[in-house]
Amino acid sequence: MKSSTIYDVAQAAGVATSTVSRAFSNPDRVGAATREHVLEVARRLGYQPNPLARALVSRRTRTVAMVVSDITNPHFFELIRGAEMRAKASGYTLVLVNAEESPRIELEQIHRLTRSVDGFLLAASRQPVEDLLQLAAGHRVVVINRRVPGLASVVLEHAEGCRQMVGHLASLGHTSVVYLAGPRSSWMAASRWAAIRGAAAELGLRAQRMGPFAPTVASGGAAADAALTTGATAAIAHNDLLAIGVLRRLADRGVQVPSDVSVVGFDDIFAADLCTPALTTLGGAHADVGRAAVEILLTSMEQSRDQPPELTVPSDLRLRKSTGVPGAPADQPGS
Amino acid sequence: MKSSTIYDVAQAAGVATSTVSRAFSNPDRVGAATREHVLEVARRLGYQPNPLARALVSRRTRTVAMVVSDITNPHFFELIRGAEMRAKASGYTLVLVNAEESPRIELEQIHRLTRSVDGFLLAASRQPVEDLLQLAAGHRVVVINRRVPGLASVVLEHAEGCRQMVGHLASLGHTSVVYLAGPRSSWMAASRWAAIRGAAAELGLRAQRMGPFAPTVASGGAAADAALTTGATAAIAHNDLLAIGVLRRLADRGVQVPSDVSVVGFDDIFAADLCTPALTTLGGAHADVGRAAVEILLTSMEQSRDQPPELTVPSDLRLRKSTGVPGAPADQPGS
DNA sequence: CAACAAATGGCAACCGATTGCCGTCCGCGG
DNA sequence: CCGCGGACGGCAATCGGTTGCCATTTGTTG
Repeated sequence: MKSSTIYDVAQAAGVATSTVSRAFSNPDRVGAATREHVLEVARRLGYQPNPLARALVSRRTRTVAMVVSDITNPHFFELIRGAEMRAKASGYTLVLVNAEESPRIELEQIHRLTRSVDGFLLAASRQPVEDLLQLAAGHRVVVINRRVPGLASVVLEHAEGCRQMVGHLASLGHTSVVYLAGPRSSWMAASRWAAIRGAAAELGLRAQRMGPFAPTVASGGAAADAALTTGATAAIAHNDLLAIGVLRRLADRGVQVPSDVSVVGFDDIFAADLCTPALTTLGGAHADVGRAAVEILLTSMEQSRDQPPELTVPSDLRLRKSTGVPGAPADQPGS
Repeated sequence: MKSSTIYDVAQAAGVATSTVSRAFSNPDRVGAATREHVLEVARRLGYQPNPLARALVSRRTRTVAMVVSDITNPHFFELIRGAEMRAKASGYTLVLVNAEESPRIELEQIHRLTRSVDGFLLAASRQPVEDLLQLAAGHRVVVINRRVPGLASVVLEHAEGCRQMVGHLASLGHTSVVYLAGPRSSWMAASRWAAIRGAAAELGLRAQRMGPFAPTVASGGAAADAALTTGATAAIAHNDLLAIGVLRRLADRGVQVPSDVSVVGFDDIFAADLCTPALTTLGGAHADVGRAAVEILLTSMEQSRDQPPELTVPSDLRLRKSTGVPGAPADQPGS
């Protein structure tokens, strides 16, 4: 059952290997009759071109790598899903790499894969800017949910989203909000905090930042406690996982959400709509982000642009039950 | 910045390429002094072996493909995560393929990847047995959450789990259960129904099956309605997504869970603990399943066993709020 | 000290494609 | 009838390694 090669086909068809090769990858270069014949023989032999051999000389592997900072976070699934679909649609293969929140692992893996993929999707990269730039000098790179001057990137809109979020809280009567920050090396965390602080200043709210916290449910306990010490009536968690952890801790401590404290998150992960109370959060088409990132990578292989594209995918604030008027009486279930 | 090859190293070190090659892949074959020298030169030149070239001749790509029937299902995330970690630990790369619930796509993709990966992990494959066997004749394959005679497999224990589940319901006083089945081509669906029916018979319960339903939240509505028509007081959904959909629909229809109807699911996805009421479900270490599958694949490359291993990862029933005594007064929140 | 084996390094074929360049054959215009 | 250019097919080098086999050196043994 050894699979057949271009040589087998060439021999069986009575032509040279170059002709077989061209019949597949450069059809106009061979006569119509010959091409038909070769293709027919190839089909009969069940010939399947070997991607490795092809890649070795053509330097195109038709593979892209997606590096995520933490595969545990359900939010990335959407990203991955979108990327996988777009890649598959163009006959590309997606390899998945989990950086486990470690810049070192991230770098190591990228290094390891350079020769075997055509480009990298770096989702929520924890890499310092200079390292990213250096990386991009040697490889095709699209960063996701991070903006780096000079690099192609796709981010889910969040500046305007943060503004809306703070506006929403202000309109409910909150006067003091706390941002429960994500990891120190997270560009998103910095960017969100800037937007929140800006919006708060505009609207005359007090804004504080606590943290950093790991963007996990487990960290939510500490984050909730920190939030309470600030006296703020609204907590903006770095992401939904953290927010859900916060909700849990608040429930344990007997703090009512949203009457005592409002809580909002980011990402609108599947569970955000299911937890109690349902989480107000900034959602968006994450799959589109992944899709767009692959798209950019693929087109950048055809023609290299002068200006690397910076895409923004729209987001929207999804109001649910975890935000409300501060001090308002708790919902009576059934009322 | 063209990366250096084995030739560059050989020249710089004043040895033959074969020596360089062996210094890396067969260290005992060269003298210690030479090896050190070559390695030193290689390091200085930043030499990195080209995996493609290596794979072309060695026929080992150090890559495994994971094919999932539906990447949308969060349950697979854990599987993927475990697989990725185990693969990375051995210096292997994980490529991810979404079969989109289509056996055709599944087959197509496997075909496409045969030459570029060392083996396949088939998670919840929808492939007919004969196709799987044929596939396994040509490739290294481990099936996940499916048992196929003659194939290596890893499944999360569920027969005993179903028994416990039915036992749990029986002990609460239920006398009639309905299984809301998964896709027709799902081995799991068939296997679970068999276990449920068996356990029900043993315990003197009435068991019915409805469906098949797509294992998604969206299908939960239809599933819930179907369940209600049976008059059963307990519904066992094919997975948590379906169960969550069922809970939603029941809430919409004003049916109390668990007092009117108990609901249980499978997988214990993250959201299962967050929905209202929290879902009783059969959970387990899904990441271990993925890990084990890769493990089996990798060891099967070293020595091919006579008997393909069939692993079972333990599961456990996680009791939460969606199951209870039928007809018992609803929980008064706050009481 | 001769003879022989083990250790070590090099030569060159090979994995399975792609591709630049050349030769042949054909049709066509002059 | 000769010459020219385009279409088509083949030769062989190349991508970057691996590996079987041979040659040389070195150490060992009788």
